[in-house]
Amino acid sequence: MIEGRQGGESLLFLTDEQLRKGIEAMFFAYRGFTADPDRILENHAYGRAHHRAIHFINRTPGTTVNNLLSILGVTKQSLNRVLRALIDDGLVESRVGVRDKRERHLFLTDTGQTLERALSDAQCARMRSAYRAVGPDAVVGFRQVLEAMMDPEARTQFKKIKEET
Amino acid sequence: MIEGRQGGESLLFLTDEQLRKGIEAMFFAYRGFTADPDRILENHAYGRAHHRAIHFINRTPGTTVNNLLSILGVTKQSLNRVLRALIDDGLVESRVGVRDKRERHLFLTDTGQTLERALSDAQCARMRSAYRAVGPDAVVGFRQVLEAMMDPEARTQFKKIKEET
DNA sequence: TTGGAAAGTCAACAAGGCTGACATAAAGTC
DNA sequence: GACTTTATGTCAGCCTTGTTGACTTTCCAA
Repeated sequence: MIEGRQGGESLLFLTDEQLRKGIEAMFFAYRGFTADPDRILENHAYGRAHHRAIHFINRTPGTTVNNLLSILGVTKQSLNRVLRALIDDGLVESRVGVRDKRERHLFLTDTGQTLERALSDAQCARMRSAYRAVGPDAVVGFRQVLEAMMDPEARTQFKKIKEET
Repeated sequence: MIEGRQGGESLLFLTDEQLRKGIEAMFFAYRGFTADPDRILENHAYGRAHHRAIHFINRTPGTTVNNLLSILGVTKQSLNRVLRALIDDGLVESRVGVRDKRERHLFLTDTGQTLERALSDAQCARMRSAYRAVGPDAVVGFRQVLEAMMDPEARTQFKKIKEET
């Protein structure tokens, strides 16, 4: 009773139909969300996996492999394949840890940053135009729902990224 | 302090940092979004592709293969592999068209509906709890941003589904 | 000094995308 | 009636990106 405030009316946004529309909205929107970067990646013989690695290395430069692994939620074999390609192609630099020499700290090279820019420019452009179309209040709601949909560990990682800025 | 419009207009929600956080939120949220169904599908030796087919056949019973193809945005070879498995396993029924006998109309069988229920119950549960946690206004914003992020054709399809109810 | 953590690598496999080629049946057209 | 187009299905082969399992090297720390 406390929950939906408005008297007896309207938990309308919780009807089965509304929830299913939400599910479909996520599906279609995610396709749009990845469409622009995908087009760019094609020209570089890279895929979404490379994009994700590039994105998070850019966001937390110097991150270790293990840390990246837990953010991306894949196996090290999977990540390693992608990482090796990026390192071989000179987009990512892997520096041996100073304090702990077992660790590798990952950085984007200039070339890597250039690609990162191209990818994020494209993706941000769509985001920006969507944000602009709906206004700040909707954006706040958008972010709130997304955050509430995450697994708790993912939410923790999400909050951790760049909060140190 | 009033959220969006501090001082001179504040397009603060359009800063690079905000946009990147939005991108990351989509990434982490989508993982949560698919996590519950994925667990169920494992036990059935199905994947996300099967889930999507089941979902949209349930939403528009009697849909043709071609229509499903354009909703899912994959090739017929890809869809066919998935569809064949579902038909062979007795979850989907394919009926020859009455008006046009070239067409196949797709329906979920009782078994198919049972699995669909299990999948959507899991996914809706997460959706519902997220919606409930943030309230109706945030949900409206959420849906608005998602819709604005879609490609135009996807948006058209999105709106078409179930509007006839 | 030894156990265990971080990283890397090899091999094999599966899902689910893709392209290209080709087959069939039914509709539609001239 | 012959021809073309459409809807569907299927075979074969390829790619990306995920998985498991086994094994090595390096090196920190107790």
